[in-house]
Amino acid sequence: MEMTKALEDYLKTIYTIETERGSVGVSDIAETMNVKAPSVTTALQRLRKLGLVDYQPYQEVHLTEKGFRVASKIQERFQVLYDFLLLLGIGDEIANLDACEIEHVAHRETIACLTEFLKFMREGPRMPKWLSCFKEFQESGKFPEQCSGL
Amino acid sequence: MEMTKALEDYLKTIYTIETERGSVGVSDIAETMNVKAPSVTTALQRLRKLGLVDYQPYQEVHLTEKGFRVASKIQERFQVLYDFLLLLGIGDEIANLDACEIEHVAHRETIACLTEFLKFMREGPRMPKWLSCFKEFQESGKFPEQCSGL
DNA sequence: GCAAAATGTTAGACTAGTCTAACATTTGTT
DNA sequence: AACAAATGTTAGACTAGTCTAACATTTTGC
Repeated sequence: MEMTKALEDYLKTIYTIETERGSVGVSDIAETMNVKAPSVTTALQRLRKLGLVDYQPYQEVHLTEKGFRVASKIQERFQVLYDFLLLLGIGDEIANLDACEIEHVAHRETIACLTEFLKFMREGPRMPKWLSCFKEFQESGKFPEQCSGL
Repeated sequence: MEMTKALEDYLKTIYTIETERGSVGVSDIAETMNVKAPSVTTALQRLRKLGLVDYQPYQEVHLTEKGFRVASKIQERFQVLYDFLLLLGIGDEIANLDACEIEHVAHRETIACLTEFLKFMREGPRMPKWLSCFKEFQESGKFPEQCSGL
C-alpha cells in the first residue's frame, strides 16, 4: 500500500490535534475533517499498516516517531504555501483551503522556491514598499507614483 | 454525475490535441495521458453525459461548444500557474507538472491574485532588476549590492 | 475487395475513498 | 454494579478511476 493524499490529510489532522490538545480520538478527527467515523477507522488502519500511527481498536490514536516526522514535513509544506498565499493578499480562509490542497501536489523544488521567495520578501529592506505598491496595483490596476523608484 | 479532476484532465488533453492537430482519437488521448485505451473510453462516456464532448463509438472525438468553453477556462488557469512557476525560476518540466495539478484545486481568487502578480511583474518598469536580484538571492542567499536600491 | 493491422469497446476485476446501518466497547452516572 | 450514553468498529453498498483480456469495428495494403 501507499501513501495517498487522503491519508496525508488524516495524518496532518492527527498531528495538529495531538499537538494542540494532546489526545486524539476518532471523533475528533471525523469532526475536523467533516467525515464520518467509519472513514476515520479505515484510514487509521491504513496509517497503522504504514507504520505512521500507534493505534489499537477503541484506544487513543498517537503518531509514531515516523508518523510525526512525515506529518511535520507536510505541515511545513502547508505553512510555506499558506504564508505565500497570505502575502499575495488572499484571504485566510481560501489561503488555508488552497494550501491544504496544493501541499499534496507541489514538488519539492516548488516549495523550495516559494520558501526563497518568502525569505526574499521578508528580509529585503525595501520589500514592505514593494508590497504596498503591489497592493495598490491590485486595487487600481496602475503603478502608483511613489513606486516608480522600485 | 459531476466533473472531477480526472475528467478535467481528459478535457484539457482533448482541447490541446484538437487545437494542435485538429483530430482527436482515443489512442492520442491515451498516449498523452499515459493511460490505457479503456480508461479513455469510460472517461469519454462521462464527458459525453456532461455534454462536454461529441462522441459516438469508433468515431473521432470533438469538444462541444460547452466543452470548449470549460476547457479554455482550465487551460487559462494552467497558463497562469505555469507562467508564475517559471517566473519563480522553476524548471519547465516541474512547472508543467505542478501547474497541471494545482489548476484543479486553486480557487478563483488565488488564480486572480497570481494573474495580478504576473501583470505587476511584467509591466513594472524596474521588475527585471527586481527579478535578477531575486535570482541572485536564490543562488547566494544574500541581497546583492546593486539591489539595495530596490 | 478481402485479410491483416490498427484502433476502439466491453466485461470484469481491483483499489481508495466515502457513506449508512447495525453492532461492540468504553465511559460515566446514579 | 448496572445501565444509558457516547464512542468506535464492522459489514456492506456505492462511485470514480484504473487495469487486462477478450471482442468489435475500421482502416490499410495488397
